[in-house]
Amino acid sequence: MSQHRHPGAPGRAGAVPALPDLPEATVARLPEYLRALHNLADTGHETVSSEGLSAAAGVNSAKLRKDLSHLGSYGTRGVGYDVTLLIEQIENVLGLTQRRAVALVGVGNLGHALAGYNGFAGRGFRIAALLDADPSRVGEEINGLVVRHVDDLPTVAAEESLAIGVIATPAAAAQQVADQLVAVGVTSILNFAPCVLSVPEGVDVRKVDLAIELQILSFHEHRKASLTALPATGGSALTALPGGFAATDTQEAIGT
Amino acid sequence: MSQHRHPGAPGRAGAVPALPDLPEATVARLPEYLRALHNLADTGHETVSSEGLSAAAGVNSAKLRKDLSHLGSYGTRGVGYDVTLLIEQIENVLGLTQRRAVALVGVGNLGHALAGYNGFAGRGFRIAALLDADPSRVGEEINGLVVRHVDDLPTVAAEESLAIGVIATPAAAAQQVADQLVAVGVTSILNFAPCVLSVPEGVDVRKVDLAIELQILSFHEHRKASLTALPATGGSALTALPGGFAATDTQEAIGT
DNA sequence: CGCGATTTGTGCACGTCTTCACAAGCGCCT
DNA sequence: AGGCGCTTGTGAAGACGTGCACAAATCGCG
Repeated sequence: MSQHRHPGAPGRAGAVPALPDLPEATVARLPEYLRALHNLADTGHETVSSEGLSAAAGVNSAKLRKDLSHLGSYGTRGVGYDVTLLIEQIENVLGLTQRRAVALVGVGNLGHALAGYNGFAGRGFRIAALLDADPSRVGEEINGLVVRHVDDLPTVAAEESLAIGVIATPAAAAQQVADQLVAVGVTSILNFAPCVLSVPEGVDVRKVDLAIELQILSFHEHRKASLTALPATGGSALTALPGGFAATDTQEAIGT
Repeated sequence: MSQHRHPGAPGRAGAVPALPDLPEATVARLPEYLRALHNLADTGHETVSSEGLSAAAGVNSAKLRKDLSHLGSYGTRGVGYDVTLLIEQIENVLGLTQRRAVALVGVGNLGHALAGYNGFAGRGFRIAALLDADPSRVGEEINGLVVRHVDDLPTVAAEESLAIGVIATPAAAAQQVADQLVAVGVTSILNFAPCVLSVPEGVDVRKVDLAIELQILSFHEHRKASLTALPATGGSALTALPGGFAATDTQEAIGT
C-alpha cells in the first residue's frame, strides 16, 4: 500500500526521508516494539523473527509485520529482523536519535515521582527543568535538579531547546500551565491532570489519567461479576500458551 | 481481543440494567464523560446538551450521542441530558456504585505518588493495601496506610474483597507480582512497569508506560519538525482541519 | 546447484469506529 | 391547539484497523 521507498536510488534527498504518514495505531505500538528489542539486544539476540518479537511485545505477529512494513523492508525472509538495525530504524522514525529535553511542571506527589523516575534517560529523554508555581517548592532539589518557578519558563526555554512539556499539576492549574508552555514554543504536552486541555492547532496533547484507567478496569470487573454464573470456570488455565490472548486489547503475551 | 461475546440471550438476564456489551472504544470514553459531568454538576448545571458535554469532554458531539445511546435513552429531545441522572447511569454501567478496593504493589517513587494521590477516593476507588517486597520498606506509613510485605497478599485478600491490583514495581519484579495477584483472585491489573505481563484468560490488564507516551509525542514532534523543512507536497498541510483534528485522537477542546 | 525449510511482506476480507445527515420527539410560545 | 426551534437518537457511508493466508525471497545443506 505504502509506496515503499527504494533503498537504492531515491533520486532526491540522500538522507532517510521522513515518513509521510504512519498509521496512528502503528505509531502507538512502535515504542513497545522498541522496548522489546532492547530487551532482546541485552540478552544477546542478534536477530528475531516476527513471531518472537510479537510475543515479546504482546501483539499479533501479522500486525507486527504490517507495522514494520510501513517503515520499510528491514527484515530478511527466512531469517527475521536484525535487532540492532531495527532498533536503529525505529528510533530514527520516532525521532529518538537526539535526546529530547522535557520540562516537568508540577512537583507535587506525582511530579516528584516523575522527576525521580530513572526510566526516561534510557528511553531518549532528559528532564531539563522542574517547575512549580508554589514559591515554597522553588529551590528544592530533586534528583540533582533544582525546582524553579513556573514563571521562569521563558528563561528555561531560552537555555534549552525544549519541545515537550509534562503537566503534573492539579486540574485547576493545568490549563494555565499549558498556555504558558505553548507560549514558549512547546508543541507536545503530556497531561497528567484530570481535565481537558485547550491548545492551538499543531500542538499535540496526550493524556494519562490514572482514575480513568481504573474505571475502565472497573467496568470489565463489573461485567465479569455479572457473568459469574457460567461454566467457563476453566480453573487453572495458567501457563499462557504462545497462542494465548485473552484480556482486552491492551496486552497479553509471554513475558520476557 | 476478549473472547466474551454474548449477543444472544444468555438466559441469565439480570434484574436491573442488563449489561449491554458496549463497544470498547465507548467504555474508554465513559470515564471522561463522567468526569466532565461531575464538573458540570459542581457548577450548578442541571442539564447539558450533547454539544456542551462533548466540548467539555473533548470529543465529537455525534460520537458522544452514539456512546450514550448504547446505554439507553437517558436524554430528552429538545432539552438535553439530566446531569444527575446521567452520572448515575454511567456510574452504574462502570460498576462504580460500590467503592472498589485496590491493592497497590510497589512503594517506590511512583508507588509513593499513587498512594498519596487523593484523586481515587472521589472517583470510586479506595486503596486497601500497600505492599512491597523490600523488607526495609515494610512498616512505613504512607497517607495513613502501613506498607505490608507482598507475601501478605493472601491475608490482605482475605480481609478485603479486592479485585483490582496496581503494579508499580520495577519491570523485573512485575511478572512475579502479577502472578501473586492473580493467585489471590485479582482479575484486573493496572501495570505501570514497562513490560508485558502474561496472565491467564479472564484477567484484564491495562498498561501505562510514561516513556511510551513521551515517545509517541516524540514521533509527532519529529514529524512536525521535518515538515517545516520539506517541500509541501499537497500544499501546506497545516491548514485548518474541520472539527479540530489536531494530531492524535487524544483531545482538543474547551477546558473548564 | 538446486531443493526444502523458513520467514517476510502484503492483498484481501472482515470487523470496528467515526462522522454525517436527518427524522422523530420535546418544550415553549403565540 | 398548533407551529417552531432545538436536541436526541440512529441509519448509512466511509475511514480505519486487524488478521488470515499465501506468494516471494532468503538461507542452509546435501
